Amino acid sequence: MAEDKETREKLLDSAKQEFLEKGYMKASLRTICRNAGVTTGALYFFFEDKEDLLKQLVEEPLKGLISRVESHFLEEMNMESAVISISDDSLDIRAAREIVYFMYQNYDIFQILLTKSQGSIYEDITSRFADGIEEHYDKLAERLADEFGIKKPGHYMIHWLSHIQIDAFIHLLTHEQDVEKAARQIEDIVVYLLSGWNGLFSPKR
Amino acid sequence: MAEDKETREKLLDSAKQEFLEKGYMKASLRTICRNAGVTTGALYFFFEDKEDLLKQLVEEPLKGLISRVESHFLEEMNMESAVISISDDSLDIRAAREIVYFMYQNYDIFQILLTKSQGSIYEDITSRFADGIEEHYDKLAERLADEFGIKKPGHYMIHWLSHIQIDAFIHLLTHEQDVEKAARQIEDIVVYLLSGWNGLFSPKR
Amino acid sequence: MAEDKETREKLLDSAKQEFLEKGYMKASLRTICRNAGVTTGALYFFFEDKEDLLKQLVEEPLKGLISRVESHFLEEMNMESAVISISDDSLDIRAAREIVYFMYQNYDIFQILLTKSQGSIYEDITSRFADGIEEHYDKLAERLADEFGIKKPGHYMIHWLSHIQIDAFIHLLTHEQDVEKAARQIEDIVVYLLSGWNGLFSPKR
Amino acid sequence: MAEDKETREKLLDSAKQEFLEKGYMKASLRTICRNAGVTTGALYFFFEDKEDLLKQLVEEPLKGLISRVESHFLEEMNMESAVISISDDSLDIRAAREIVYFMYQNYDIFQILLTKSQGSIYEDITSRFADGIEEHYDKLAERLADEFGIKKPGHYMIHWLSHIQIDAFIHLLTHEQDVEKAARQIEDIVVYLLSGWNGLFSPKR
DNA sequence: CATGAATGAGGTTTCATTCAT
DNA sequence: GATGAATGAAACCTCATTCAT
Repeated sequence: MAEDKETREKLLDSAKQEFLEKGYMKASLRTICRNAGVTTGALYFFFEDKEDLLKQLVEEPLKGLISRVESHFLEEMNMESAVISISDDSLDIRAAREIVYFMYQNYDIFQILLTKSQGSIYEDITSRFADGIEEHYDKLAERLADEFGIKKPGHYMIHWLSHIQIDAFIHLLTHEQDVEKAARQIEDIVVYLLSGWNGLFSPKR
Repeated sequence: MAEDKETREKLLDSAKQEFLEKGYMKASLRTICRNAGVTTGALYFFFEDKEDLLKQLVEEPLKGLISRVESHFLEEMNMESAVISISDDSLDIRAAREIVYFMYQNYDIFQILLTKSQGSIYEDITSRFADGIEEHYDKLAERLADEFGIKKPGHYMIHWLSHIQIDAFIHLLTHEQDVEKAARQIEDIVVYLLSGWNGLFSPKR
Repeated sequence: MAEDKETREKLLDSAKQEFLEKGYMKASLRTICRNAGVTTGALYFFFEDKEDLLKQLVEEPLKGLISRVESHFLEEMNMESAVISISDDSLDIRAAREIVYFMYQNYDIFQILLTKSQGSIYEDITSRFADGIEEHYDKLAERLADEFGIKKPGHYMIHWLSHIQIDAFIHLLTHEQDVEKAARQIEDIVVYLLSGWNGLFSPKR
Repeated sequence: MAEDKETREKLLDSAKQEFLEKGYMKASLRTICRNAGVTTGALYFFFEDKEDLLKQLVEEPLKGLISRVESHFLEEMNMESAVISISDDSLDIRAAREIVYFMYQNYDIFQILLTKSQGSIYEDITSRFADGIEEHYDKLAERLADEFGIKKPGHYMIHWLSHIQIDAFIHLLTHEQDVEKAARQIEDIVVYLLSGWNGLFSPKR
């Protein structure tokens, strides 16, 4: 651990490590401080408490992710047709790839956020995310249902679809360490998801 | 809490409640014992430790689930063609419904197992399950690829598909309390998943 | 410290010592446990927390004091005349002596309760006591005012008189260690207070 | 909080507030500094430590009180007769009123000093005051005993009388916020106390 | 079978204080 | 004069576990 780094930075690094290893709940502030080569009191100079430590650790990447997702949704809503084409450089695939790249730039952070945050305020970040996405897909589904004169899929279905979309990213993060491979995988997944999505609006079934 | 129940039973009941409320990690053995109207020592007569308590609590339902899944897989492997037809009473839909019913009979247990077990040996039961399922789908994919003369989907894809299949059940459990509704939802989901699955083996894409 | 005493007793003894020395707030549970020759956990087996420790320590003597005071008030209210005679074995002097003896039997406890309880739920026990006593003196004053056709002393005056009465006992406890001497002193004080009290109801002033 | 006030002043103000709210012991220097808009280091430039902060805060008012009390005593000792007359503008009543006014001019400070100083060097200021006053009353008692050819009241009695005299002021401060009302109350109290005092030297009892 | 007592390590947090800059 | 960082000890409390009875 670099000796000349500033304490706050050292603490954040050490916290990242500890959260990653033990999860938020089992993570010990004492251990975090010890590994950072700093006393307990120092931690409480920079952070209000354990929760705040996690908050400050994930804050920026989380915001980055949210803004990327939102801007993608905006783009999607401004398309003429709600039908989503499936091609290698479709909007969705590009967006998915961008998000993957971003997540892998903050690999550890998102690992923590998405799989090690039980017991913290982020413990249901996945659900909260899903709720946000669901709203978007609900609107999209409405438009599509109109375009094709077909009944909208049920709420539950849309909620679930939102969920597996997020799970797709989580799964990637936990099973594929290489960014490039991950980016390739996400393409297949998006295609799979889009086919299913479009299938929901095909005339007969 | 029935006074004449045996201690072991009372402890298991109390543990179920506590694990459900606080999750495995935050669950307090003291609280479990207190709510069971029993002292700490009693717990340690029936159970080796905290982990063993959880183990014994989920053991049976878990075995039940596994055996049901396995027997379904066996059935599926014995079909003549690996192509899975999508109809209301298709093998898969019937199996899915059966599993849903079984899970809802042990609602609390599976809730704990699938969403409240972080920190215990079951914390990645989902992944372990997925690994088991993956094996099956891998074989299935091989057969399908042969039948259609098409390249098998990649390992990652198959793994992911296994995962979302499990996630589908988890999602159900956490978002739909009513069995009958859940059974109906799972049908739509299976259809969705099967379409996607079959799509992977359609000639061109 | 007797080795064969039971832990709870040893803890209470040690706590008494520590509270007496440092006051409730500065008292350290660690120190209490150490001096009792017991680990921290043991304390929490018998007591819920620091507050409960104090509570259990003072509970009985406090109840004893309250019941003695109340039964004295009852006696006083059942007298024919509200005029209080001042003689060596008057009701009040006997009551005061009884209370002194009782307090000195639990010398340390009342010392803690009355002068070392800042920061605890007993920190304004004096005021609470005064409020109770005030009620009694208010009734008494009403009767006296009627008897003599004189205006009742103001609320503030009665409240203050209640206060100094309690302070008298506190003062005793903190300045006179010998019971017998204390019992003698309280007599003079009661005489002094009663003269003042009676003076409030004398025709002209 | 005035921005242009000097740091020392701001700290003293903030400390006053904090001591008043939480008492000396529970008062947090961090909070004091934060509320003063100043860092910890600044505090330690002006004050040696927590104790010194309190000391400097109460210094002046305390001196003011002491000098007023002392000059009153001097006056009293220079009277021809040691008998204290009880009239509306008697020496004692005027002195008591003056002291009340002075204390209410520094209301917060005396509140702290007399009721919130446990844990500090002033925690037994009351007793120390009483000791000072006692000395005076002892002399007075001697003169009176001589004048009337009566035995002096015991030391304990004189000490206690000194105490309740101080307690009278404390009680005022904690139960009556309005100066004018307080000034009126103190008159009644002084009368009460003086009657008692004089009573101690009346021939028979 | 079960109790009740006790362990001991560890948890998060707060605090007054110091000191280089 | 004042900042901001850091110390280090101690605070209360909780926990899973053990064991004599």
